[in-house]
Amino acid sequence: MRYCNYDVENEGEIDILAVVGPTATGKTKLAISLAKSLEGEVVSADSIQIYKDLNVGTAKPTEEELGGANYHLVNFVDPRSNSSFSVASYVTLAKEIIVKIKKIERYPILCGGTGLYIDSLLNNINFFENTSDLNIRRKLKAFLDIRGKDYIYAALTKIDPETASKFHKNNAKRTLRALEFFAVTGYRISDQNALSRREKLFNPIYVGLKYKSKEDHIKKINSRVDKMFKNGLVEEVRRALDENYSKIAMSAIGYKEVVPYIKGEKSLPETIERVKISTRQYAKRQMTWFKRNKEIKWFNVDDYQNFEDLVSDVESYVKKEKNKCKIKVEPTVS
RNA sequence: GGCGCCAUAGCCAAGUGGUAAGGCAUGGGUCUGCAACACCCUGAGCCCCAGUUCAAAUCUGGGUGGCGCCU
Repeated sequence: MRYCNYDVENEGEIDILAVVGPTATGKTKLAISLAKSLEGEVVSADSIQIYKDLNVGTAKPTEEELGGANYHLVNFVDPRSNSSFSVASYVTLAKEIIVKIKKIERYPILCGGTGLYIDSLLNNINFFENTSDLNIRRKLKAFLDIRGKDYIYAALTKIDPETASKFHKNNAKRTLRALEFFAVTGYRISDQNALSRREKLFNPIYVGLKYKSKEDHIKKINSRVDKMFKNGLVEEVRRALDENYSKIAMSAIGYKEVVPYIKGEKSLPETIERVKISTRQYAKRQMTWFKRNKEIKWFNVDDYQNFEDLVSDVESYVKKEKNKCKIKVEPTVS
């Protein structure tokens, strides 16, 4: 059951629409349309579109596509910088912008496919600041290299069994991060988790976009990837390589697969296929993530002949949901 | 037409007498701290037939299919 911001008790709560779903389903396009018809502004929830200069491979909206709509949290991190961006930074920034959007009485529309960012933001998770330290990280990494995954996992199990139990012992990356967090802050991640739940801040309406037909989704993904190559993905990656983009930026789909091609280790057709496969796998992981959220109202994009019909269906769904709040609460307000 | 080589899961592939490695893909999943990340789980009885043998994907013969070379 959703609370409502018309309730005087919850004055601070912010109505927000979240457009979620796997990649290549038209989330961006839908969000922009809704921003226009619902007098809103879009806030991106995408861990890669935050980077400047990663354009071809990331399917960011172009000026034309935006058609004047405001689209936040895109293109603001320099991919050349190694300063670590994470959920914590994202949540801080997104919250700031959303509050601003609310102040000017426009409707915030969150749009993106990074489930971790979306959930952390909308559940108003509280993160610690300054929780990483490159030196400590390096030392822990050395430990991993010398003693192995099992050893560091055992170490984590000793100091923070709760966090350790959340992932498999082979997941060295998560193990290292948890150890680093402890070494830097003196807190266990599980402590932080316990402290992180704050009062409710958002009233989200979740709209999910997906394909009913897997084949159609694959077709869409493939043609998007083909288009990226036509639009100069290889050139963009070459530049990324020359300018030494950060490891995280280079781990983006479309970038990591093209690097071996530029180095002459893979053929072009092979590379294109690889990017398509990665994208499909990504879409699948996204779906796995979003499936857990039972509040999402799913729309099959392949149920619609034309985009306008989808937009108007989503629109009426959103309006209906907003009204539910009013009706439910109004009597208690008076 | 002749000679040679090959045939193992959707693909690549190891195994050459003792009961089918591995990788990729696929499907399912985990995840509030690098998340377009990282990680977990997931399959065949070996082209067909006949034979040798206690035992055959492995040896023999035949067939079928593919590749190469020769006339």
